[in-house]
Amino acid sequence: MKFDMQYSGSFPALKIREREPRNEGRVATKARILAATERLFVIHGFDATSLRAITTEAGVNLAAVNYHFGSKEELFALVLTHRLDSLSLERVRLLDALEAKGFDAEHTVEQLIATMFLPALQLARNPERGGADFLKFLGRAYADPSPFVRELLADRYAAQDTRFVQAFAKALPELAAQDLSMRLHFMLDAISSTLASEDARKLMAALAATSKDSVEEDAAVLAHLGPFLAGSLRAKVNQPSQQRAIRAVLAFV
Amino acid sequence: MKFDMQYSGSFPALKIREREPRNEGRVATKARILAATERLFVIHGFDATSLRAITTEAGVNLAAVNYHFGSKEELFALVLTHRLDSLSLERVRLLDALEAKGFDAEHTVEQLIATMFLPALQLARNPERGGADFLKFLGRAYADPSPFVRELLADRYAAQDTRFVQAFAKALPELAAQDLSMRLHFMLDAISSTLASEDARKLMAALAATSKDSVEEDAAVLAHLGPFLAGSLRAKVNQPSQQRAIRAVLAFV
DNA sequence: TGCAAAATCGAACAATTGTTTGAATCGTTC
DNA sequence: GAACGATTCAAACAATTGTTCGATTTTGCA
Repeated sequence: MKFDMQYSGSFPALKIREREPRNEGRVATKARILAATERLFVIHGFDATSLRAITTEAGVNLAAVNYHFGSKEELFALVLTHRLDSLSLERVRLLDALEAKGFDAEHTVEQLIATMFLPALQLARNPERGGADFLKFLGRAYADPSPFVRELLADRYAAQDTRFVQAFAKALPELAAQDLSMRLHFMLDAISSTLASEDARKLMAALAATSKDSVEEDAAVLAHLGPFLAGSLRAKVNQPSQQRAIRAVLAFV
Repeated sequence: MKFDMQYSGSFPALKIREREPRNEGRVATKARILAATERLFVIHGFDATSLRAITTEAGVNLAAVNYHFGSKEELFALVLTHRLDSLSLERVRLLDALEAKGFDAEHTVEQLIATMFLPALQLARNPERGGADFLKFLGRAYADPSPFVRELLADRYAAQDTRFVQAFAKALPELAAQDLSMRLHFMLDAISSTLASEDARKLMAALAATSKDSVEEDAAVLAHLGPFLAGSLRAKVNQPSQQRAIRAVLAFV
């Protein structure tokens, strides 16, 4: 009646338990539950995905979830960390590499933005590690209102965020910490809610479609995302002429 | 056993039904349900706010919601449209006024951004029409995952969005429609999820706190928001030197 | 004051949720 | 092939949800 929660392989080929699996069927049950959970989570989120919907989708008995994973929360924790740990590691690895090599002084901001986006774009192209729905998955995860999901993300990926904030602060020394914090907040929130929205992802797919190989695809997407996000981070506050224009609007209220 | 759904006043002083209300108590019941619903919606959203939580908070009987409002959805529709219609009207009114007067050619984008934000800032200052929690309410509404809430917002406020998109397109003729659409998506998503997040709102409150009167407060917030959002919308795509910097990152993957 | 409509109330409804149970089945090993 | 542990299964559990019912109380007008 005991089960282990360790799970670190890719979804179709599931990592083995303490003892070798007795047959195909048993591993298939866990794997099919995990895959079904991911599919339904992308569509409905944590709260609105019932265990009955999962087990029906997976074609297994209702009790299988509690037997194999303990609880609904433990199941979702596994699904979420499986995908997000992978992304997180890749992001930090890329940041390490770039800091070791040194940034392009003129375009540090663009390079940092690329560092944040590239790993997600890559996972979205690799069917083994997420596939086309990975960006959707990412958006769902960060937009999910359930306290359980929010705490999981905050607890597990806060350290990574700090590293990027520090890197941006270094690249934008003239920007007050308050303003940088606000702008990064905007940027990250925008990214996650955009990923969750259908039409915005279609837009990005359309951008990528004009390219030949995968490197060109990434370059194309970043060519559209990078400058406008960088433009947002770089903008100066309190330009007198802008102030005047804004006051003209204020006069109407 | 019949009830009407018409409701168009402010919350504490509730608009009257067909016939005059018989006493204070009856109006108080409806008003207290509406106020409690709004309070709990801001904290928990649509799905996670149960009728029992509402009626307990309001100090009324459970059956009162269905008696006075028909259903949970009709109740929330009333609460949402009450606040959002007010905001929507104010936004369009301001846009009309500005278009009639003519934009500042140099800073049309900043003025349009101010037009989108000002009404919300004002409602947040008026306790009768939303008060300090209005921005939170706004963020919750636009971040709510429930299909009911999403459809309500899409159905009711789509026309308004179109007007702003057209105004931005006119102000940014050199930007491809695809890119403008993506950037506005980012901007609007960022705004709503930022409003829903506690720390970002504190940040904006801190900005406003340095000012003397309410006009100065609005000007201060817009001085920080406007330029960076405008910078994001104005940025040019495909700068060759930026392209090179991004490719340097791509080399690491 | 009396009457009818309106409003409130406690209670129960049916549906859904995550979880648990105990028996049946499967697979492996002795 | 017997025995044992792991797994699957149908069924029920307790809790929560929105909604409805019938009786009771309150209210405004005659």
